Amino acid sequence: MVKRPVIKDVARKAGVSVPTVSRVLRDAQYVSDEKRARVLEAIDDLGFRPSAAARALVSREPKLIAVIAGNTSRYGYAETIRGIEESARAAGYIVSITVVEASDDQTVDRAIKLVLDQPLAGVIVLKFDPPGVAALRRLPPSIPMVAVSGVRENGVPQVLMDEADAAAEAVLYLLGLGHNTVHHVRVPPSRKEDGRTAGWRRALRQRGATVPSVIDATWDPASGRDIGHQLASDSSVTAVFCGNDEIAIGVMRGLADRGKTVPRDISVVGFDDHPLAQMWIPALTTVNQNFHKLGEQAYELLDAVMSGEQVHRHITQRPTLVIRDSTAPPRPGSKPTSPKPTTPAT
Amino acid sequence: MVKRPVIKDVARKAGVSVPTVSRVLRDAQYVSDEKRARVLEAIDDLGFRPSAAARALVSREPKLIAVIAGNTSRYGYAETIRGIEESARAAGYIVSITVVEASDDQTVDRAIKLVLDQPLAGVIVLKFDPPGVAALRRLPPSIPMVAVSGVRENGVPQVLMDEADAAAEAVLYLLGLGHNTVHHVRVPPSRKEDGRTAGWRRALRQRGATVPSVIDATWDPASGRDIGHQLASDSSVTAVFCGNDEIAIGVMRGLADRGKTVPRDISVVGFDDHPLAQMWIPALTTVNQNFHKLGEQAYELLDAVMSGEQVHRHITQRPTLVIRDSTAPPRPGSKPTSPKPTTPAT
DNA sequence: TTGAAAGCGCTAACAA
DNA sequence: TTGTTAGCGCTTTCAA
Repeated sequence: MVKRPVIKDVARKAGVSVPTVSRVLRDAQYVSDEKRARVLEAIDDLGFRPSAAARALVSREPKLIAVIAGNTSRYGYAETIRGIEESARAAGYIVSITVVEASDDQTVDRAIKLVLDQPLAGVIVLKFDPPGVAALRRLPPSIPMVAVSGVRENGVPQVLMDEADAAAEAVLYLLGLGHNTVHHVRVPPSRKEDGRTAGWRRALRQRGATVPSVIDATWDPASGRDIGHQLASDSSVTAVFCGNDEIAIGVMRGLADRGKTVPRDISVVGFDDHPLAQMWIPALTTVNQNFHKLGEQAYELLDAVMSGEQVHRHITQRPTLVIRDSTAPPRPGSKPTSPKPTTPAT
Repeated sequence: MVKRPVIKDVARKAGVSVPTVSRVLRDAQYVSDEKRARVLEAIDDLGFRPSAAARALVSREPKLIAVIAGNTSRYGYAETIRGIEESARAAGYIVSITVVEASDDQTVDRAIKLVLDQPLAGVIVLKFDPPGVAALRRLPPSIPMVAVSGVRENGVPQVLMDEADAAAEAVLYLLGLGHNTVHHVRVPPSRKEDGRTAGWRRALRQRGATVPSVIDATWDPASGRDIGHQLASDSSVTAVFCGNDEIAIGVMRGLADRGKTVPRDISVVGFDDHPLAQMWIPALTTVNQNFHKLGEQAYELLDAVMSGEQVHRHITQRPTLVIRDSTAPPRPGSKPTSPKPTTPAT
């Protein structure tokens, strides 16, 4: 490996002093055209690129924003990250992504150490899940930081998606259609109870409806399908509220596998408004969340924190219910709900 | 803003020299337990964190890998990035993501400048689209770099998904089912002709089938739906090969809107094997691409380049056709397309 | 308009 | 085991 040229090499080759090269680099004034030309030529010949590390050291602000998340490729995460990256790039920052795969101390600390070893301007933690929550706990408070989340929490400045309210709205809508209760399939929650589940429960209680036990799915749509299979054989199920659209689609598929028709036999509601939700047949009723905007807001908040403002602000976004074709009143013939008189179907 | 503490402050507070603090920081040997304890305490009191910039400068080993891409949140991109991040993190690197939104010089250069201003260990360019291709062109050759792509190209070490072959296989499969020709809806191509389109064309020619004109979609599934509407009214269409699964799903939806049944009336094939492809009704026949592995391989290749090996290697991955329920022989009643008076199979 | 000199915050080499 | 002395590659005074 050839040693890469440094500013001194350029200076020597161009026959000028090091500061002069530096001036050309930052296209400052006060350099004669002739010297500038010589320097530029030398830079070109040598293929010189200034050392970012040295520049960062010399009192220039770091231009790196780190995003820490439990996941990067699922719809909501990916879109939030896109929003962050877009805003950050416009402001001259680049963004790094670090995944925290689990919430045990070792995994979390290892990931965090990696991040902190970089020259950081700030950190955005996506705490939609347990690893995110754990990461937030272990980050040193000295560094500018904001959280993005579905549940309000004190401590850090935060951009909040008010999932609970929106979930409650969706459930109330279903109840209003005439369903006696609404079953709930949740995705891995950020803590004991996340916003979607909390909103679901609240709405049910508020109306005095039975609260069926929660059914757990993974992030994989296929797990929704399996759950759909089970639900199809439980005659007390007339409406299902799912933790996200991908799971909802899996559930609909599972229901169809067992001969159930959505929404005639069973209504299904998702969460997120995934781009494919409206392509599905029937188009999925869901809760639209503007993740992209969430990301933009997270950047804005971080920007405020980085400028040294004492921000205790919480930006809250309210997702909106989008009614499409996967929901309808229960079938006249369908059984009223009593806790569990399950007649095995088929 | 309070000045953040530096190593000198810690040394003073602990009553030791600067290098001793440095030793504790890098948990080296040769520090007495007593001094170590004092240093640790001072670090804690002051909330000291070593400057990553200074470390990078002196130890000369940047730990940042930059990914440059035209997009981050679409399925293939997001999964590839996930693969890269996972491998990189395991090796102690963190990865940054920079989106190049368009392929004009100004946009590309602005994004690239941002990236190069960081202390970089290497760069991975996702050149699935024109911005990616443009970015690759404008990156200085001095920096360790690999490309990830769907079309072979010389110059940079590259991880290749052999899309053309796989696309041809899918089209030949459709032809073998008895379709006279296969229409093609493509996603924004990486260049004049990308691998999927090239493979489609090749297969059609190889069998002497008519080559219909290409239909262009955007990345948005809704554009597929619009196209589905058009296709439904063209009686020569019996099979459609789509540039990706999201578009294929949109197309199926559009077809259904117009009363067409898949696969009875029209067969549809996608590309990627998106997690939702198999949830669809009918489950989508598609081409499985292991994007996550692609990302892992990209990191491995970059690692080799960073170690100074003169790599000219191209890693090639062959996607595989996954036959599901969205494809079938053409309907007996469907019109034959001129050049080939084929006997419709049943 | 230019160059000499002085660091940025840290690690590495060397003595003690 | 510890401290002193030199830088890393660049930008920033400050004089000339």
